[in-house]
Amino acid sequence: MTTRLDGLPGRRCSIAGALDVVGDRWALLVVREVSLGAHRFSEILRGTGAPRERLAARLGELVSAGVLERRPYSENPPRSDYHLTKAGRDLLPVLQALMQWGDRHIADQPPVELHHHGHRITASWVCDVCGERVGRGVEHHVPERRVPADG
Amino acid sequence: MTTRLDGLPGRRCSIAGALDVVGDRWALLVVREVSLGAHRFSEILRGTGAPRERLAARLGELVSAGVLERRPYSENPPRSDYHLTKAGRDLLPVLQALMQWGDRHIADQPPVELHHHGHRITASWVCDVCGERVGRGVEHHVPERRVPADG
DNA sequence: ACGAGTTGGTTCGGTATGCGAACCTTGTGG
DNA sequence: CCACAAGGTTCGCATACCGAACCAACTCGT
Repeated sequence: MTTRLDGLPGRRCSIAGALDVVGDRWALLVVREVSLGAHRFSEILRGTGAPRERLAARLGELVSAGVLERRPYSENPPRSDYHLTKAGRDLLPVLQALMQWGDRHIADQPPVELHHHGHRITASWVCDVCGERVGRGVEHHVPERRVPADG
Repeated sequence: MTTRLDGLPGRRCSIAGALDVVGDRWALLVVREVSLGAHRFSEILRGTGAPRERLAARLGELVSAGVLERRPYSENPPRSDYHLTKAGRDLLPVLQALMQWGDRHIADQPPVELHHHGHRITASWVCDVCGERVGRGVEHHVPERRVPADG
């Protein structure tokens, strides 16, 4: 399974591996749409604004990558819809992080909001080990490669 | 500032806005490299594996977008290095979320690790309001647009 | 002083990828 | 019988991307 990282340029890193799967123009928007309840091709098409052929190709790749699952719901005519797998659902924190960044640095009013328990989520990244908020005070540890000296 | 969201296809959304800025093949890898201490052009080049011309263009765009800051450190020859702005530092949670996803679904051993307080970070997204972990139980609330019915 | 090497890029030509528009197949409604 | 919708595929063009070469300014070795 580590083979996904082979063949990528640059530092060997699971960020690069993740971006290789979902780092293109449409993949994360597709995940957003499906997570919002858009399961049919035409709904995802409208929601993302992607070109039809691009979307068809990307849906196939996301299914191959195990992010989406394709479920036929009609034989004649052949029709399927798309659902998130476990891996797809695990992308929600990425979307939330991107959304929070976009809210802060791109838009002045967030057009899509995430809620639970009746209130809007404003979330932080918290370390499972010590319970502390992560963000500042993080040292990056690179096992067996040079870290360029800070100029 | 909300103008960044205009002109984008699909649902008006700060995720799309964020992806419009950092959603290409190299941007987030550049942020990763700079956050790891690679500030010079050639260091970022090595770390990302991007083609030179692509990298030059992307660095310029990230500077324009306010994610990076370019600091001249020599007049003759003209030389600059690159540093994260506040907005750039605010992308670290996105990188952490991507890394965690990549660790779980792409690589079997993470080649780059984030540490603080001497232990490896395995973090969760926690709601600031109620302190609960986010992921399941999230309702998506879309203010003034149709939510496609769940099939 | 002279050539090789480093840094931080730009230019060039070919290829891959993305794009909008048109088309296709199966089924439904009038 | 015709129009229309869903879920794509095919086509031709435009852009983006890529590796390699080039370049200007300086430094280092001799």
